[in-house]
Amino acid sequence: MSEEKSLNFIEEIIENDLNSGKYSSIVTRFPPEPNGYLHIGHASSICLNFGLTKKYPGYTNLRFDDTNPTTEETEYVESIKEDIRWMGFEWKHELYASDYFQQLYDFAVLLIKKGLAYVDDSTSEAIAAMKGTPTEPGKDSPFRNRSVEENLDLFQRMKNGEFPDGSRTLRAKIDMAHINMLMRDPILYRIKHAHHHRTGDAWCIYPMYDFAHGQSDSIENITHSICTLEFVPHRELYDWLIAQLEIYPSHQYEFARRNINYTVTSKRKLLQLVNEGHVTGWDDPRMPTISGLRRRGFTPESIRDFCDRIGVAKRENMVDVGLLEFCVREHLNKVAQRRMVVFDPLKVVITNYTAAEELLPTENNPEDPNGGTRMVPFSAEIYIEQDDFMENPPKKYFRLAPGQMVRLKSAYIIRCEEVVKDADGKLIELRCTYIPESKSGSDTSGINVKGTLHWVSAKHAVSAEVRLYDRLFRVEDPTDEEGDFKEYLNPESLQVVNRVYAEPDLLNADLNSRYQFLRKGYFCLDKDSTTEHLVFNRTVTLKDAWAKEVKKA
RNA sequence: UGACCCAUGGUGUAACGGUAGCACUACAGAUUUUGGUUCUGUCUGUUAAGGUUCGAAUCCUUAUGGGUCAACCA
Repeated sequence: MSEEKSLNFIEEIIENDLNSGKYSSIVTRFPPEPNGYLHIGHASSICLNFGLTKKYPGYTNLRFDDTNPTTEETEYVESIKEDIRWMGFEWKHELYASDYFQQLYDFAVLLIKKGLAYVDDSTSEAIAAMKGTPTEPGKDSPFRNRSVEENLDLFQRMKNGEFPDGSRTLRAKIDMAHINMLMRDPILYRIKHAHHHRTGDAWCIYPMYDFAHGQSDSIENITHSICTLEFVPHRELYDWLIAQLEIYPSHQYEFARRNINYTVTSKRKLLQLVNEGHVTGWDDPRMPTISGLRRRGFTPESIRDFCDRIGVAKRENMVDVGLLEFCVREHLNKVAQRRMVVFDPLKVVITNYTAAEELLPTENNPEDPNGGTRMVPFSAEIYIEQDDFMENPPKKYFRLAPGQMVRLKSAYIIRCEEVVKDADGKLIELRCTYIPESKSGSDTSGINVKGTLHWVSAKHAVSAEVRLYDRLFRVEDPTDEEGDFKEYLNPESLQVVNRVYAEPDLLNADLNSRYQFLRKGYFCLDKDSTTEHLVFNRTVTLKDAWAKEVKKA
């Protein structure tokens, strides 16, 4: 216990509550609305809420905030559950705000009986007009002073389906001049003759967020109800309802949502990208959704690490996506199997290599002592990257050039003897010689070369498709720019390389495999892959010091 | 022209009246059969002005800047 990690402000509150004896254990909840897929911003909330009850005694519920039947679907429920589990967390109870519809209705009746709620026949527009503005008070609704009996009767008839959608609402009776707009007789219930994904057609009135969330927290005895900053003004109403209803006092705490640059994390905007075909779906590997990141090859460990590093606070923020990339590189470096794949082939003929072929051992992961080795076929005709040869190289170029030597990873040192071109002067192949004594593991040549290249034996190579991803947007904050955010999509966010040349071991890849294609980046198999047609996604590139050097020049 | 929330390097986050630290980024170097990894070093910060105090990033005041609030969404 010598080195204490500093606490975030929510952990401080919890430790105080635990130390003061206010609670002996805590209960948190993760409350998604099932109207979209979870994204990286939710990951922060998931790590926070579930992480808290891993650290302190207590548990976390999963509660779907399903009070709006017109936007919610079972498909989303399933994806949310899958994503949370994939992130490595398990909830204590799987709950739904809709489980409490009867209880919530009873709460509303109680409020009416206490003279604290009334049925309003005003139209949506009229209510908005009477609401006032942040600087001017609102006006009382003409229906505000109905008798308890009339309200009770009307509310029951609302429930019974006697009135059409939008014709009436149930409102709390607080104060139309309140400085907090949310306290100006907020709507508690509205009529929606809509089919609910769980309760079916049992109800035609549905509670609003403010009349469902806090009450659900209370019913579940949530001790620390954590949400984002935009709900700060709701807290006053949250507390008011709990006080008037005299139910278990849950407490709401707010933290700043995490924003990440070069992407958007708004379900509405993400839905647009999906619906308008800018991406292939919620799990498009370019999407900041958890399912997209998963398909892209991110690991739960790396996402949890990221959430841990960006922390929890109350100030506005814009996290650099570079940190997310750092986290996934750090994890993948430790666990990814190394393989060799040539993207843009240049044929190399080794003129003095007389054997038909041989199998060369190579380590699966130099970072993992228990990673083992595999055999890679070598022969007189191999492919290297076009990039790894230059006829007229600059000073610090360590790769192949006429007369220069380079090591082939896990194989031999070769020297470029001859450059073969076609009639148009286009580079066709390189003719090289190899140094037999330079074989990896038993090198007696005494030759030291600066560069080591990845390669693949031409006749053993298997072909594959590779999908290279870049940031979805060209600008850091698409939401902050002029015009529609979609104008700032990065047209080069996806680059497909139809045919790359891979070492044959890659035929064994499965969806759980994580690879580092040497000197290329981290890759994983895509779900579109078949035995006949391998497809790999690039999760993230490797850091590239040479690219930087080239840029400088 | 109201209320509320917030303000620490380029980014994120610590320091709870007593030496402004950590991570990412950037840069420089060492190592390296991945121009990867690893290691070492360097740069850059308390929004401003007053006040309280022996001492202020921290407490107070004012200003400035940013965010939120006027959906029958959550």
